[in-house]
Amino acid sequence: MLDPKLIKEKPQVIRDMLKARAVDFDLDALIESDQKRRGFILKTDELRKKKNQVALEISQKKKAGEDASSILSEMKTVSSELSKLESEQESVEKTYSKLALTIPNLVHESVPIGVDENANKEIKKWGEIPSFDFKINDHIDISENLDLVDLERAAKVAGARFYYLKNDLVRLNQSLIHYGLDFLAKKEYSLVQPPYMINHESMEGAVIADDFEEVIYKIEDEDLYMIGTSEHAMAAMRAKEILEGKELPLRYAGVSPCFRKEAGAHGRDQKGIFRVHQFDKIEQFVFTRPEDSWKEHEKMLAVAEEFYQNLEISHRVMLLSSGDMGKVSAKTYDIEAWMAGQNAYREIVSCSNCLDYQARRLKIRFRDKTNEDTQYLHTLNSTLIATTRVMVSIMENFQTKDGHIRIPSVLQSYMGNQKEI
RNA sequence: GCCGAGAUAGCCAAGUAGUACGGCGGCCGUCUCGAAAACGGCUACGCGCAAGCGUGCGGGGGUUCGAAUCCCUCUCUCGGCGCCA
Repeated sequence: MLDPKLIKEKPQVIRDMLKARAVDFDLDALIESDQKRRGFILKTDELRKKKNQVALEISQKKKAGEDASSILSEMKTVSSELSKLESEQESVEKTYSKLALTIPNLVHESVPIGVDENANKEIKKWGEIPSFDFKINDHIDISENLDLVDLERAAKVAGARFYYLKNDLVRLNQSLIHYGLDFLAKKEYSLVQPPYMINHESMEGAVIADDFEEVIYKIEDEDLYMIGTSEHAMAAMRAKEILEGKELPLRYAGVSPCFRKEAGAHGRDQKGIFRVHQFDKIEQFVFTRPEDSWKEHEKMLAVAEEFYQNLEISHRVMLLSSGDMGKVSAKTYDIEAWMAGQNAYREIVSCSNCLDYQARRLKIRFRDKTNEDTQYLHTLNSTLIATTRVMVSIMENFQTKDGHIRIPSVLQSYMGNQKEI
């Protein structure tokens, strides 16, 4: 959600944003319904004032033992007028909030303008692209040869884009999570394992309506949705709270499985475990003062970069273009890891500053002193590790001539000093 | 799942139909070299430059001229019983 004052006072800023994102949005309808809404607030408030006055009069007359029947009928009229006005107001509010909840976030000035990923900007590169003196396999062949993944039976049991992890890949998955948590704990993140299902109100705080259809699974007959990432549950964790300024920034490491419909991804990355309905992830989630959020954004990116350097995974950092970014983010960096089997860099991390957009939806505010006005804080999120994608990169980049996989040295102690799969 | 008791502001808490009692904590001020104590003000949210007005007693609905208060319903918490990894 955007600041209604900004929409009212500087609509051109919003129009520029919509153009940069190449998003169709009826801004005039939003502005009009906001005006209508404000008008109704004034009208109903005025009528309520009258109602309160009459109620007071009645109470005084009754206490004095006087006859109040003539004012009683006046009260009746005021009450019925009010309830009529209130129901009109309700429908205006509904229209307004529906629009207000679908307008995308602002775009930061440093974001390259463009319609899709072709306008993304490479910021930096780390590590050599691995070269091989033998014919290499992709992660699907490797995992089949070493009996690490069973896709066929997963398809039988659950459907496409599911998998059974097997043997040492199960251990590698656990090692990555364990190492990732230790890594963030050392940097003084609070570790959190959130609910894997959350209610509609919470989900709506973190996610835009369209994404509900495209990515989020709903539990039948329950007000529950499977989280697409722990970001959803982490953002909602502090909903409707007023935090103390001195608590900020709050840095959380959320660890959870993630569940995604992948509804719009027909045919893309169809085989293997690169794009799946379920995977484990550690997420960085930060609540911060507005003035610190850009600094925190760079910091989160740096944390993720360090992590992949430690894992010896060659990667590059991309600054996403206005058209490629998610709607809740004002600026997003992706880290793309080299995947030798695909001979390409592929996304493994997405690091976003959402400004006060989620905080407004979730009503998360802070203040330094008790009688100060409250302020919306800023939220940021970044992947630390989505295990399946990193395992693809490890399998493909670290494959050996004799068909095995070298385990990155930082992970070996987590795997009983095993050096190879 | 069943039975019982609850949910009021940051915390505690009074209030069984007629303007939300009071306490603690916090913030600001007076006093002081400074602090403590004492005293005064402020301390949920919305609209408004402000004066002010409105909303708010777990959520939703109903009864009533009028609901924190009566009724229905849902959620959550606590206690007891049952079931369960």
